[in-house]
Amino acid sequence: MAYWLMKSEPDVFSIDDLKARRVAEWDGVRNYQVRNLMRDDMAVGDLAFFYHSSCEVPGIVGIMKITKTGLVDPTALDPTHAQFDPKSDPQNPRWMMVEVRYQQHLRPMIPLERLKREQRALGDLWVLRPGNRLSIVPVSSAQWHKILSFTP
DNA sequence: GCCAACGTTGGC
DNA sequence: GCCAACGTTGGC
Repeated sequence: MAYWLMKSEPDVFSIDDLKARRVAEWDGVRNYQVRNLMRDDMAVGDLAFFYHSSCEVPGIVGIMKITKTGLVDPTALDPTHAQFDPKSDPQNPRWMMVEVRYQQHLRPMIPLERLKREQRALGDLWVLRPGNRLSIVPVSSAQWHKILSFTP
């Protein structure tokens, strides 16, 4: 089983939105590295941190589980959708998504600032790499458990 | 709103 | 295949 960290802007889709809906499709990914991670490396049953980005206090706010993989992202094929990609062939869709299910909030949340402070203990955490802009990044088992130990 | 760090695009 | 211009991400 693998672990992940998945970013979302809370103004767009927050952990509270996910809790209210229980499951959600992680659509809108338009980055090939991230698509390849979802397509090739994610598996049903994997766990992921829900990370709030571009907000007042960025950081990890909860946990979700991957419940479906290999789904075609319909927003890429819908000309009326903001995320429409005219270059995606409906016969051979290039953008994929996964389905996630809410597991729990982490209270208190674990701010990015805390992760930075714990960098020595965490080692090479992808989300702390300078210039990292991938919206989904892998987390090692050791890092996952270390981060969980930061919250009661 | 600024800016650094990328990824993507398109002319050549 | 190079590379400049442009767009996006995301912390601050």
